[in-house]
Amino acid sequence: MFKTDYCGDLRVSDEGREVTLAGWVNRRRDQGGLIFIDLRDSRGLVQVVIPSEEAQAHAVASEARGEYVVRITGKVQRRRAGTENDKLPTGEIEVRATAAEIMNSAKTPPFYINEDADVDEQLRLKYRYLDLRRERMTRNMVIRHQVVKYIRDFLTDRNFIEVETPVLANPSPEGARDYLVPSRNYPGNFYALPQSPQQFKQLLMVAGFERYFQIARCYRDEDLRADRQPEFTQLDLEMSFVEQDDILQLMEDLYTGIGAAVRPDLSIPAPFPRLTYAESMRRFGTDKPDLRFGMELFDLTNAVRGTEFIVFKSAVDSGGAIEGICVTGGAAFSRKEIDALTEQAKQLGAKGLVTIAYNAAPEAATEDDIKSPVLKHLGLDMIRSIGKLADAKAGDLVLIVAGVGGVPVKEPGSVTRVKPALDALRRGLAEKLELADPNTLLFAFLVDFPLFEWNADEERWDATHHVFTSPKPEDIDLLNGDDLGSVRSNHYDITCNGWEIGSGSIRIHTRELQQRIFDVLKFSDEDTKMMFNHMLEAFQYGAPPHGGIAPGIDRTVALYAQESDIREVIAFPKTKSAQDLMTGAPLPVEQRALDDVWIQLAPKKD
RNA sequence: GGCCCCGUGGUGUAGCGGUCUAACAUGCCACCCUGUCACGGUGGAGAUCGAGGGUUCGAAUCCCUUCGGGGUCGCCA
Repeated sequence: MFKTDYCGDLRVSDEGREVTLAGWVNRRRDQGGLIFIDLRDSRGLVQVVIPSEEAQAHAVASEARGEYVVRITGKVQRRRAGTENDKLPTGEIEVRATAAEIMNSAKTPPFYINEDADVDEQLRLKYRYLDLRRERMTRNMVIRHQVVKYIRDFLTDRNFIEVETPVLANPSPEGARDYLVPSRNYPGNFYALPQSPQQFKQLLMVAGFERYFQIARCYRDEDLRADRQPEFTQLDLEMSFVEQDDILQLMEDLYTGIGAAVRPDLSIPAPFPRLTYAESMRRFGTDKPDLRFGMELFDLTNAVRGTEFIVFKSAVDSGGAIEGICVTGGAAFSRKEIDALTEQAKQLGAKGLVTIAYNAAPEAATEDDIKSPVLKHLGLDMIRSIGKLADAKAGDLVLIVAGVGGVPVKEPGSVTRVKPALDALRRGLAEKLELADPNTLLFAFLVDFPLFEWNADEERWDATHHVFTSPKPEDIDLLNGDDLGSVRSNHYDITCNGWEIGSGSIRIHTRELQQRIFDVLKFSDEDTKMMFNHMLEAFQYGAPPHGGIAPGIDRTVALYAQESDIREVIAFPKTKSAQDLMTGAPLPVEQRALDDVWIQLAPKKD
């Protein structure tokens, strides 16, 4: 070893020891005859003092610059009275150098490593090895390690075993686009990188392992977001002989445990609230509600029935919906702010946004107390009753979105755009008004999801979660009917602060029921045979009842690290266009490599 | 794929039709300084304003195209 100690570990208890340190120059303060160097390594910072009396060390210190790799030998001493630095864990002591050596020089870095300044993300990704040297990123990677370590210990203590499953897996017909890997041995055939180890983990249950988990990499070739990368990590787990409650309780214990171990300063209310999918959609317009604040949706469809106001009337008459939210204190918004909200609503697919500002309590409001473009159209009485229904107080702003029925679902102004628009407005306003406590992780469970959802593009029913999710026993008879949308499933999500953290379900474990689901989904026999035959086969050999869940590790770590973007907790993430700016991947390959795997490139499209 | 935002010395920003031969902070270089800790002081180098085209007497500033990054909707069981 080139060093006897880590910079960040030294304390008063080391006083008098001779130590050799090696690390990076975080900052140099040259006072002429006396030079200070803040030396940084993976464990933190310590101040090294180099007086001119130590001629050799002083000469070296004069040459050193930021990010140079240096080795320093010296004695740990208490700092002079009055010069302690309480901002540093090592601030009571310093190392007085007796010898120094430059082990490597460094170019001036392309951005600051020793301060937490905003840097263009492109630059950070290109020089990710320097970005990771910054305190924030180092801290995030440490938190990530601690979270994963906690998970492994936690599950190990509960008799889970970790099993690896293939990365070269089988393509699947539904769900996200697969990343494909061409086969050299079988021309025209492909592996797919797994979107999740779903089938393997169920087969491990058939194998009798009873409790399995894996920190598993998953791949989906879809467009990216702040919380979506093309490759991401899941805590994949599966248990036999369990019911929904067993899984949810395990998750609650795990997530509160991680908090206590890694971020005891954060507030994690337990027990985690449970909402049905239907209730969450009704109150928040989304299946991943941020429960740290109110501003819940309310339904005006019946209340405004009979009005002649054309926007509401056409929504009511067409079987559409009219819903709104109430923004506490929003009556104070400027014209510009209101316009911005309206514009936002339109971009979210609303036909428009009806705004009503109440400068007095609704029941006592006169026309002078109301600021609304639709005051004349709706009349004071209607405005008052809307205000009461919204539970608006003096100073509040009510925002209303109307959507008509009977039009294609994704069309702007359709009834299906009402809830998504209000959900986005609600989230946007909460951020603007800082309604959500950043130091609270408010987890929740969402249950009773619908088993199927209508795919309007393909004009067929798709599995909401995946095809192995079991229907609720009391809804199995509905499989015979036409309204497959009302079949509820044993599918649950864990959410936190408006993020979906993980999905899971109690699975189907009999061949008969699984085949029936395939039939309902109108899978052809050939498809079923090729893609899922091994599952149907396996279920015939004593498959136990089983279920599981798969929380995203990246999102989990981001929550505990209080980062809003999972790229901040991934060592080497990709850009929104799935590129690695450091290595340049994806890259072209030689013709021979293509020939090996029987691939011929199509001409580029213009 | 749609919509929106961003792209100016190494870095972060300002400038938004002529006063820009581009400003500020920080970093960088040189010199001075023995108790600093975002040390301080003096001096200096450094960008033709993502790229291409156009409008104009004149463009970093306006328009078009294009590239790159980001956000969002679609998409993502």
